[in-house]
This record gives sequence, C-alpha cells and structure tokens, in this order.
Amino acid sequence: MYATGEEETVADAEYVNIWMRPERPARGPKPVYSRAQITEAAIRIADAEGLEAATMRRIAAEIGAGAMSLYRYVPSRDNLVELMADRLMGEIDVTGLPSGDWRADLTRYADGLRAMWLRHPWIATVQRSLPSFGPNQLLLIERLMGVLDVFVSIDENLGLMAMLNGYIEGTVREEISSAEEFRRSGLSEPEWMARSYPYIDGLVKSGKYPIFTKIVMEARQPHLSRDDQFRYGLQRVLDCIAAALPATARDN
Amino acid sequence: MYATGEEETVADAEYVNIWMRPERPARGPKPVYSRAQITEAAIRIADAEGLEAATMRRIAAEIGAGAMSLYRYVPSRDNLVELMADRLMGEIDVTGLPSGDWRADLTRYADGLRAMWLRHPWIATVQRSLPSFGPNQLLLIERLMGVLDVFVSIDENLGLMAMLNGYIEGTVREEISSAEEFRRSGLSEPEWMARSYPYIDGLVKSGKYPIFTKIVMEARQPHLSRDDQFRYGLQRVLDCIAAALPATARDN
DNA sequence: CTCCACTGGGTACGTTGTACGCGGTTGCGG
DNA sequence: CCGCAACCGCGTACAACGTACCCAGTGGAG
Repeated sequence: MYATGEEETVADAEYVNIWMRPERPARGPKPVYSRAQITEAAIRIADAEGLEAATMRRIAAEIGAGAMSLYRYVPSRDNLVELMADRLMGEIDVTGLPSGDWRADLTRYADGLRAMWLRHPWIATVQRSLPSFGPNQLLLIERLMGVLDVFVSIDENLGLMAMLNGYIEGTVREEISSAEEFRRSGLSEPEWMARSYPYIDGLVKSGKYPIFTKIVMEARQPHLSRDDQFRYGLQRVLDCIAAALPATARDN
Repeated sequence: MYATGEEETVADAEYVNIWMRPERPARGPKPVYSRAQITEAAIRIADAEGLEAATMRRIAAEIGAGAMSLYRYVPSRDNLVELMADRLMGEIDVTGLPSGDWRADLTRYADGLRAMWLRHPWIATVQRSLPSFGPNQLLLIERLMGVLDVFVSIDENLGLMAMLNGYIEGTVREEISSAEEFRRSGLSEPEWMARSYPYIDGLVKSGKYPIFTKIVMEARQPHLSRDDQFRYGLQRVLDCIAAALPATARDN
C-alpha cells in the first residue's frame, strides 16, 4: 500500500494469486519457518487482539523471527491475510457431506460457519475471500455444493448458496459489530447502554421515529439468545430452499 | 489506532457516538468548513480511489484546508467514516414508503441499496455501520420497516429484514470483491482470466474437484448479467417473506 | 475595550508496510 | 571434493499514515 513499486519482475507478475506461488524453492539452506507456521501465529494474534494488531513485526516476534524474514515466505501482508482466510475455511467441519439429508447438512454447515466467524471475528473485515480459491475453500465448495447438486442445476445451486451464505454472513456480521462496539469503547454492555441512553431517549421522545421506538420498547428479539435468533432465521431460509427443490427431494 | 492516549477528558468520553457530539460550539470565530463538506470530500475521494486513499491529509487538501484542521470538526478518522456511511444511507430513495404494495416497496429498496453499494464500493470495508443510528439510517429504518409493520410483529419484521439485507449485502459484496480483484491487479478481465488459467486448469485436470469443475465448465450464471442474477435471487427471498406474512397480505 | 474560547494550521512523534542489501549457509555441477 | 549460485535470516531505511501538541490570529460576550 505504501510501496510505489511500479516495476515488478515478470516472474512475480506471473502469479495472479498466492496459491500459484510455490512456497519452497529447490536449492539453498533449509527454511527455519513455514507459511503454515506464520499463518498460525498471525491467526493467534488476530484472534486475541484483532486483525490490525497482526502486524508483520508482531507476527515475526511471535515466532521469534526478524520482521523482514516473513517476506521470504509471503510476498505481502495482503497475501498473508489471504492465507489466514483460507486456513479458517478449513475449520468448518464438512466431513461426511453430503449425507443424504440436505436439511441436516446445510444446518451443520451454517452452524459451523457461524461458529468459525465468532471464533475469528476479524474475518468480517477481510474482503475478497471468495474469488481466491485456496485449497480449504475448494474442499468446502465441493462438500457444500455437493449437498444440493443431485437436485438442482449448478446455476440454481449457486443462487441458493448465495442466499444461504448471505443470510449467515449478514447475521453474524451484526453479532460481531455489536460485540466490537463494546470492545472498542471499552465499556461493558450496561455501561454502554447507560451512556447511549440520552441519545436513544432523545430520539424516542422526539416522536419522529415510531418504528424505531417500537424496536426499542417492544421488541423481544434483542433479548433472545443470539443462537435462537440465528436458528429461527435459518429455518426460514431452509424453507425457502425447500421450495426451490423438486417435490421428491423436499421432505427430508 | 496509533495513539496510546489512555487519558481522555471526561467530556470527550461522555459521547459514545458521533451523533451525540455537537458540531458547532457557541462562541468564537465562524468555522470556515463543516462536517458535511468534509464528509462530502471524503466520499468523493473514496469513490474515485478507494477508502484507504481518503486519508486525513488528502481530504484536507481536497477542500483546501490544512491536515489538522479536520480535527476541529471530527474527533477521529473512524468517526468520519461513520459520518460517510450515514451520508450514504441518505442516497437510498425511500420516499413514499410504505406505498401499500410491499413487494414493490422491498424491490425498490433492494435495488436502491444495491445501486448505492455499487456506486460506493468501499462501504463494504466499513464494519459497524449498523448499530450507529445516524439520522439517515434512522429515516431508512422507519420507511423500510414500516412496509411490513402492519402485517407482522416487530420481532418477525426484524428477522425478515435481516434475511433481506443479508441477501442483498452478500450478493453485492461478491460483485464488489470480484471487481476489486481486477482493479487491484491492474489487469483487464480477459487478461486476469488468462493469468489464472494455469491454476484453474490444474485444479480441473487434477480431477479432485468435480463440483468446482462443473462450475467452471457448465455454469451459465457467471455469464448472465449481474442485474439478472440479483433479480432472480431477490424474487426467491421475497417469496420467502411472502410465506411468513398472513394470507390476506400475501397477494400484493 | 478586554478577554478568552475558538479558529486554521505547522511541526513532530510513533507506528506501519516493505525495498534493499548484507553476511552466512546449503546443495548441486563439475 | 570444491566452488559458487541460490537461498537463508535479518538490520537498516524510507515514505506514508493518524494524530498529539502548540501557536498566532479572530471575534462575540462582559
């Protein structure tokens, strides 16, 4: 980002993504570290202190290396983040999919994806995780899209998965951002509520926002567990998917 | 982020969000600039060159001010981004909502939201836009949630809107990130395809990824216009919403 | 008029990603 | 077995970032 390097060697430009660039060369001394080790360390830091805390110097310190050593393994920090994102995809357990029960399969996937995001909230700040096609993501695509592959065309499958993933990511993003709100402000939830009260109260009292007032005063959903909110919405999405399947597949 | 300022004045800490902090003080000389003007300039830069290009110095230069002058109007860059996000909410035209035709209303909203995101792709990199409650966002909530308010409980309404927004944002995020891919690499689409070919081809030829292969070889959707893809999926989501409404409301 | 809360803005600091180059190590070609 | 090119880890250096701090000027309240 800071670099102005217009000139790039042809060899470097050849690789349009990280996965095309070989990790290990043939000759020379044995590397002390590895991409996997660096990625792991970076994830550990990001989990504990956020993605922005995972600076190159900090990661290097974590594994006991010098700052610039990391560039022997990874071309740039952006690429490292890409490696991290793909590593996370591997955490979603999709062994045994498709099992024959599409509804159970998609529920397991949804729960797994959500749990992974909640374990690593910083993933929400990473864009461009989709068109990267790392090994773990590829495996996930195989398993997940295999679930509906026998019922619908590949195009329809893509559309339905977009809807499912959209719901999951959208919901979890909201969970994460409200949790982030507390962390950033350094306030506890009741303390934050107390601080926000004058603003919220002013809006309510103004009388100009009846629906917002209704949300504040009447809604029980914000008081339900996040898990229940998620499950409820997920059932709706699965119902929608069911409607798109041929009648014979719909029941289980 | 770089500042270590543990000590903060009590007055500053009082304001838990930007909207509670007054823009103009009572006394002293008339300010030359304004929050609105700064926000506008920042959006202009972010649109043209991405959010990361909208640095404090660059924004200040855009309006002809010194770098530090901006801090007279905005406490931090993060807060400025919050202002920018809310300004964008104001671009979604929801006048006349609810009109009585919920399906038309939600379609208009969905198209408006998507168009706004595509005009300002950097919004995808901003988290925490939801719990901020800026003036434009509040107005949007009123209009949008008013559409289904007469049919369903406020809780159900929140759930359905989460699903709708999740679909829209998820879809548009994918559009944006693939466009970003080209911009970042500085390659045209066919050029990028050509560069990626060895990698994709290797995956296909390995025979280990039948579904991925199917996507590459058979899927027509990637060749459809993005608009059509979006419309198709949106109809599915609206069908799903229809199923959650009381029978009397379902038809129009 | 005086006062001082406010203005715009210059300077400076700490932190970031990473280009560059050094001296040491390794494994292959002869 | 030897030489050397290719690779290693890493120290230094630089440009750009957000922003703390400070200062001289300004204009409404007393």
